[in-house]
Amino acid sequence: MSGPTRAPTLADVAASAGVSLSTASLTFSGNKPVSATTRERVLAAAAELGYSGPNPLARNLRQGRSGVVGIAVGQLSTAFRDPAALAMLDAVSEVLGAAGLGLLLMSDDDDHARLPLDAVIYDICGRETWAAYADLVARDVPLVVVEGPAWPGSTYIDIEHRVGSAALAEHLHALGHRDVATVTLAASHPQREREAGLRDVFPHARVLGACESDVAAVQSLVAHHLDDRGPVTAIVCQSDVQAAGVVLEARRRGLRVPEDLSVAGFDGVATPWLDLELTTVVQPLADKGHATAEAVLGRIAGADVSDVLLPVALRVGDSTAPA
Amino acid sequence: MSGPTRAPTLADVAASAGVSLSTASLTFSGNKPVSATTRERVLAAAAELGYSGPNPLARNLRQGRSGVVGIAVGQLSTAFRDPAALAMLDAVSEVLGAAGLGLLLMSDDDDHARLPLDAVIYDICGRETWAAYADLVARDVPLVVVEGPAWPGSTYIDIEHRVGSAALAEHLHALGHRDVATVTLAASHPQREREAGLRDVFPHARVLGACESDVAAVQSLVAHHLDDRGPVTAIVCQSDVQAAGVVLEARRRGLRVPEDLSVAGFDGVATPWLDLELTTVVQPLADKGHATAEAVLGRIAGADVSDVLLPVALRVGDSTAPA
DNA sequence: TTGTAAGCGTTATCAT
DNA sequence: ATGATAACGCTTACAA
Repeated sequence: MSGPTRAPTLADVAASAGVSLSTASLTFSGNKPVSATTRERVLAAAAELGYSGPNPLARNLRQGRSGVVGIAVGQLSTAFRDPAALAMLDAVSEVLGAAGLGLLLMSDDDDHARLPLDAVIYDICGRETWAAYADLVARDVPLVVVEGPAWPGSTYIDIEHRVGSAALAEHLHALGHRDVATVTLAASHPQREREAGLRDVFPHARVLGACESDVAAVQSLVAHHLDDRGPVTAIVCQSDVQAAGVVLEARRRGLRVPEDLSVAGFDGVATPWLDLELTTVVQPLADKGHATAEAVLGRIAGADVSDVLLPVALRVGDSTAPA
Repeated sequence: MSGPTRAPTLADVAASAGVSLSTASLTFSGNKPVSATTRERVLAAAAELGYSGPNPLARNLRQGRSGVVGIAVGQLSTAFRDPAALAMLDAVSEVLGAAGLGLLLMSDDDDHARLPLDAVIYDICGRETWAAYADLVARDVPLVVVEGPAWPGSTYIDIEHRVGSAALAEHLHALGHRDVATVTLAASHPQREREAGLRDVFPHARVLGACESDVAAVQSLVAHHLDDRGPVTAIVCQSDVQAAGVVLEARRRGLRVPEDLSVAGFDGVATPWLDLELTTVVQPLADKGHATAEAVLGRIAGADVSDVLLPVALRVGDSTAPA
């Protein structure tokens, strides 16, 4: 029979159905009405030829859009190890998916300049520079930054870091704590804001060190601090995962939480493998994701999009107690 | 002074540099040599006009490729809650990124038929049907299936489920266990294989129930089984996360692991928040990801790609002991 | 090494 | 409701 024939195109379908190219196009796009009988003929011809719908690549060029939104999250395995990041991602994906947009993961190092992106979400808390930034700006790709640097031209989604951190600090102060230490993130806007909030109440809070939101990382970080700790009675962390690591390491070293040591987190995610409820600052992760995605949609549509600042709430759990 | 001028194209650059369109193209693609002086002129013109490189959409259409590979992982937050999935994803992303390909997340429900995908990875263990499958086949999109159904036309990446499961079962048998129960995954190829391996040794192993790889889920699943358990002395799980959940729930109910109950997992991932090392079946997650990505590259290149079956290894930890 | 020209497969505009 | 036609911006034979 026939050799390796090329895939049928819309033109083939149109010809086979005896209609014009534009009518065939409208049959599939539905952008303008097409009579029922014509549609029948076109679809029949398509089925017969094995035409699987308009070529996305061609449509993309014509429309100037790819339907793909990039999301920069740094190293995948570390970024997504934190449930907070996943909750956010879920919300983003939900909104973008409903709009027919796909979500493309951008590692920090890769060269994504050649990929067709309609917009990019920058969600790498703890980084202040980004190789791809200049390129994206040059290409006029809308950029939505989550808790990152307030780069020119980008839309900015953030939460009330300082307010939440200060509320937590006040809670500890009210419990009688005076000697407080903190585990930090890498130098970044959220970290600076949160530390400022902490120092609003405890100006001399000691910094134990910085690490990612990773149980093992925080355990090794605080390991010796718990031995030769000075008079520290509470440790404030920048994520619930960090806080869980501190709790576990404290117990390993014979300290009871919260009796001997109060521990606080940030985020408000579930930690079912911990047998206590963390005192933490709950951030609206789903709202943050939705707001981010909505900002992306707005920017893609060319609308004026304003920055978003979301509130947080202190949640007192079982990991903090009187000093 | 000019109004909202449209973005410059390669043709503008070529004209401004006084060279032909093809020469300008070659300057950027490097696909054929261009004299140094010519390149200079082109790049200078590009810089002057603010040309940010060839339009990816146009190149995609011309080349018939988008540079985007889809990966179907089901619900994002649940899929990535398991560190095993992340390790795999990392390896995939590493190889594809090096090849200049982007990775697009495909939720199960969304309609991704309109997205330009060069290939798709199906990595949803525990699902046997997929709405998008027929469409991808119709569009001739290469499909690489990881531990999923052996769909016609797809390349198949898998591990030695049954062998590993049987080795684990023999380990338990050698420890004197005779009354074994198991926590399963949703009905699927891996689940069937692993259960077969278990029953090679314990034909009458009891099924406690199925759940995802989620600590909270498994805890509630096994909660009452640990109370009114018959003579069960060991529980075999289908992931280390499941196993961790069983350990925690067992302890919560006053059972010591491994003295009163042996618990085994699958995967071989780190569980730093558990104070014992799980006995488990270690699968080569990075290899699996690399093999998957390599298969994708091969399929995109139109090569003949063979299926891959990777070995696993029993690792005896502290969560199993004599019955 | 550089230029000419032919598409890639659509969608959108404008008539009819 | 349908048809003719012009882009969309680039890459790549092929020619010179």
